[in-house]
Amino acid sequence: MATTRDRILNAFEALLVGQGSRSATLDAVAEEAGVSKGGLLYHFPSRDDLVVGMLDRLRDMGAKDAEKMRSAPQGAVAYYLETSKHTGSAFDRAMIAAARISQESDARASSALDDLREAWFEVLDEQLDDDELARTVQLLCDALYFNETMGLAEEASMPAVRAILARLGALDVQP
Amino acid sequence: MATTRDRILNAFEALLVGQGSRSATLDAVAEEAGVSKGGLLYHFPSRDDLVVGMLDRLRDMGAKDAEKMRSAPQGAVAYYLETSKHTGSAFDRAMIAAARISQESDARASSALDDLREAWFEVLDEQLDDDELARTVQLLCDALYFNETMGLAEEASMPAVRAILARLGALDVQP
DNA sequence: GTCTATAGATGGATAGAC
DNA sequence: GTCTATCCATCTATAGAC
Repeated sequence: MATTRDRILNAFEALLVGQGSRSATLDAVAEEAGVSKGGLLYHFPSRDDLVVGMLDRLRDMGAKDAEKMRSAPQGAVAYYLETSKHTGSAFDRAMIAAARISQESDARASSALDDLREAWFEVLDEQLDDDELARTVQLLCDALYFNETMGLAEEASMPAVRAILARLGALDVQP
Repeated sequence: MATTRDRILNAFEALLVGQGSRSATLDAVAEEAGVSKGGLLYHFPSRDDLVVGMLDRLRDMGAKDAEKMRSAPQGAVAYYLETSKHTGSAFDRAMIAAARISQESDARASSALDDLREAWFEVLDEQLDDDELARTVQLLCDALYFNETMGLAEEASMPAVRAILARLGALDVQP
């Protein structure tokens, strides 16, 4: 069983992702986490502390993911493409939650996401050794990711992207 | 001078884009529009009516934009790529504002954005006559657009996308 | 059409019991 | 560490004057 602290952050993220920041109130988070508002505020003295706690966890997960991508047997491009599919993993949820917060002009959230993208780009560029192509792969995966995040209907996109990346030879790389 | 109604919607959109839905309160919208809260509520009896009014205006602008794209002298792909740059136009603002609302599980906003994308895709597919390529162009432009929307630092992306689209021959099309 | 005043509900946060 | 009770600010919405 996760710690209360983690269950609270999970609840905060889930509400941010599912309903947006407006609905992620202390009351709602407490209820989702199965704790009282007082209990929540013991762990996170203010709503802003929830944001900080969430971004800290995201940075941890991000560092681990970049390492996993670097040594993925199928190559970084294929790994990145696969993990652009929205799996509902804890990491996914934390990224989207951070995106929600960053849209409220929160510099800490924007910078956490920027650093994540930078780390991924470095791995792509290492393996592709083609700056333009690395950026394009990242953009395509961003788009797949964000479209899904926004609930847009784009089932045909993934096969199209795979086909185009094959035309460009981007799927041939090895770690 | 714009009508009061339009100034109110402009203010609502500006707050959604700049600060997020949480900050787009009736008080804040009224102040930004230079009208009292009572005055605002005369035109839009509830906050939800602001959303509906905003989406109506977006649909109008969207229909006009798809037509402009279809007959653009530089071709639909180049037009679409150029207008993916965030210009701060009224249309831009309305799209991003709708994206903010759609993230709160608002089916009306999601559907308005979906319809817009569908209309653009049709034009791209007409001119490219390559389904995969049309989807890819759209995804790349989405990514450029959304990255900018989210305040991510990606100045190098546009030239990279242009270069890759040139490799694919996607920039050669004519209306 | 626009304003002020105010009601009623909800949000963030504190105090203190257990 | 977790809970209940409560305070105060803010938010949506209404009423009614001009």
